[in-house]
Amino acid sequence: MKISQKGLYALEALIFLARRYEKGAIKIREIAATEDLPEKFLELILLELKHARLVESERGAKGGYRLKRAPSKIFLGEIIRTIDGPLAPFEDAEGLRRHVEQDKKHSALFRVLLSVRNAAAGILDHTSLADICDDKR
Amino acid sequence: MKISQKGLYALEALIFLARRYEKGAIKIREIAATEDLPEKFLELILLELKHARLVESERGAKGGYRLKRAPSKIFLGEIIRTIDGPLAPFEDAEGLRRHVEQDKKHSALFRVLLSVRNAAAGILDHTSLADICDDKR
DNA sequence: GTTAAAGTCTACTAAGTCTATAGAGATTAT
DNA sequence: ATAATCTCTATAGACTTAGTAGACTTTAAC
Repeated sequence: MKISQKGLYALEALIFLARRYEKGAIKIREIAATEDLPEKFLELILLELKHARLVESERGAKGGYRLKRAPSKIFLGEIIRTIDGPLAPFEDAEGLRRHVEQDKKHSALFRVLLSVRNAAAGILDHTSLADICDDKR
Repeated sequence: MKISQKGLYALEALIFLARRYEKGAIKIREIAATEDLPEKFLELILLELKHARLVESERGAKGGYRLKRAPSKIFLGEIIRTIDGPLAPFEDAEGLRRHVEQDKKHSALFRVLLSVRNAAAGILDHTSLADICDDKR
């Protein structure tokens, strides 16, 4: 699992939208300017997040983006998987399980990698935008 | 954190050496043939592992590689860091800590990413080659 | 209905990374 | 000497990443 720059932008944009949840549609330009993200790049990211049903949009003047679900119902694991792929450190959970079963010589190795994946997923699939958008220290 | 194909090759080669620990120097060719790894690529990998002091070598005829320390003293975290870099899902532990302190808006996010890194490191820095070379199911 | 503002979508590009391969050189056993 | 083996640098093709460009579509407001 590796979070790319693009993935970080996605997380930052969604945190921003979470903080303005129920404040109506927010323009890409406003998100980009406030969070200091490259605007055209952010367009692509938000489009991907829309296709993954994490956000929804309104077109035309007065358009913009908002979260599709409450911040407490959107988990970091979903966001990262959408932009950067599986949370596993090698291949994905299914691939690791297959190696555990089929690669006799490295079964124990892949079991460890699977446990790393499970640890990451355990955290990221239980941490929601609501959990990190208040920023209480 | 992402384990590359190269990183997986390194792990497989070192597991092989762990299983033949105290059996003398093993030739690259033998490792490559037995584990089905590309030989010239494996050369580079073993050289990197040597520079990181995880293995040692003997040159010339009868030369080869062996682990520099007992299998129980070589941890997966060291191997992966050597070949693929930090275990953190973004930047490295120091970078994440810096963001937690300095990026007020995303402090909570980076704390979560740091906890993911710590979970991975907790597993990989406490699992040794000895732990996974026996392959008891 | 024209216009301006905003999201949608496809294409493109420059730079970097990944997965190797090639080959010359250095060292050692026989 | 010779052959076997590790050492090191260079190179290359395929892929990924980060970002830009521009044409198109939709909507609000006048």
